[in-house]
Amino acid sequence: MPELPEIETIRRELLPKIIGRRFAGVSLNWPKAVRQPAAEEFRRRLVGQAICGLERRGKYLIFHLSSGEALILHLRMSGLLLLNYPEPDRHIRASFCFDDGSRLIFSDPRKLGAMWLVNDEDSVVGGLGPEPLGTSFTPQFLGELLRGRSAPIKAVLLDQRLIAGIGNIYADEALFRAQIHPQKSARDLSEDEVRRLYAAIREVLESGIAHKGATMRNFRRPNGQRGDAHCFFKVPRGKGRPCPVCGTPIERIALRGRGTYFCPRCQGGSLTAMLSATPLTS
DNA sequence: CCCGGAACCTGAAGGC
DNA sequence: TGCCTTCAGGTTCCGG
Repeated sequence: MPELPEIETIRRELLPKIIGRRFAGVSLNWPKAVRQPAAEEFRRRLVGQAICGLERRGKYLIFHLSSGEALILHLRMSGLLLLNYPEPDRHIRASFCFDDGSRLIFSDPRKLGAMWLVNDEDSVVGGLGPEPLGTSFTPQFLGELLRGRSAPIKAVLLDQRLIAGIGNIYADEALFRAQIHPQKSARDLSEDEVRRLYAAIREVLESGIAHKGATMRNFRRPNGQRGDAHCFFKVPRGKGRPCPVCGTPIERIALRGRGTYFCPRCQGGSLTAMLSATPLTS
């Protein structure tokens, strides 16, 4: 479930509580979540290490450890990190106890989340594109990225090798605000559309972080509280629900296998809209 | 290279 | 109530 704003929220709220703490115990209830090294070695090498930093890269969380190694987590669709959360949870896949008695839980109903313990973090996150809230992500960069790409603009936004951290919800939200059809070929965006999309991407991600992430489904902050970012979303995620701007029923399509919601009127460019806008006779 | 589809997993929600 | 289908905020692999 979590995208960049949700992961960043977790990072910000977790960092002050765990910085300097030392792993006292690690239990793995779903060893398949450990991608590298083997689960038992992962556990052994983690215990005793102190946390000296917590960083986010795209949708990955990177715990910098005293040995110089890095513990990397990806929550995928349903993962949660909960700190000292008292309620029972039948989806706990890993549990990290610290030297001060606090406990970090990795809960993940769908078992899709992944963990790595590596010396070289680039072996996991090295292939990611730039941070969309970083200084290297400029309107010019976005324009260059889209130039010559025939893929639908939404597919480009979701490609983590091109830009890191945008997921299905924030992609739909950015395209709605920029009034661009999700299936429009990236190379066909006008200069003005690129500028609007750039502004919309930063706006939705910054808003998401400011409101502590979106709890559409099961997202929780490390203290168990929900985020509020979804209250500020504009595209309804329901086919046929009215567009908040023009009242037209929202459409749903599958794009690269992902549920995609958009307003056929505000975001134009649908086949019917293009046909009806094209003079059929001369 | 591009794309669609399936796989990895479970649970919630909707239709009947 | 219960059964069945569809969908879910991600990533990766495989075949055409």
